[in-house]
Amino acid sequence: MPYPNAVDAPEAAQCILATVRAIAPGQVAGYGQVARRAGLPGRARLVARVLASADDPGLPWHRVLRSDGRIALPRGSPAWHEQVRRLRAEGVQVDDGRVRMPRGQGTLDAALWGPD
DNA sequence: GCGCTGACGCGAT
DNA sequence: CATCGCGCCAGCG
Repeated sequence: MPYPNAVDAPEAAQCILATVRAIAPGQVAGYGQVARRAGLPGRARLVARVLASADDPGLPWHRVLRSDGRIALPRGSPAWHEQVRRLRAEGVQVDDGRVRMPRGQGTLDAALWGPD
């Protein structure tokens, strides 16, 4: 747990960004997962807000999905298409706005970073 | 200060 | 599976 439990500090955003950048290409993670890993359990919504306001062009925001593997953005929106495009470009199999889980691994949680 | 809204999550139906 | 409802947090009018 490299990060402190800062909730009301701009540092929280940094922890989140760092965590998102830590996601390897071709891999994906859930908002809640990112939040937990960033030391901010239960702050999935905060993660979403940080990504939405982040201006870093190199940020792999497209690798962050809902816990059920679905893209969080409004279906069909420009950003939605963009996310699908980027994911596919990394070899991630996306089917109708939802990421194909590798072999019935219930949700992202268990499939990728698993139970920390 | 108040209520609405949303790149969320989870259990119940 | 697809939906619904409710809890949760932060920004905005």
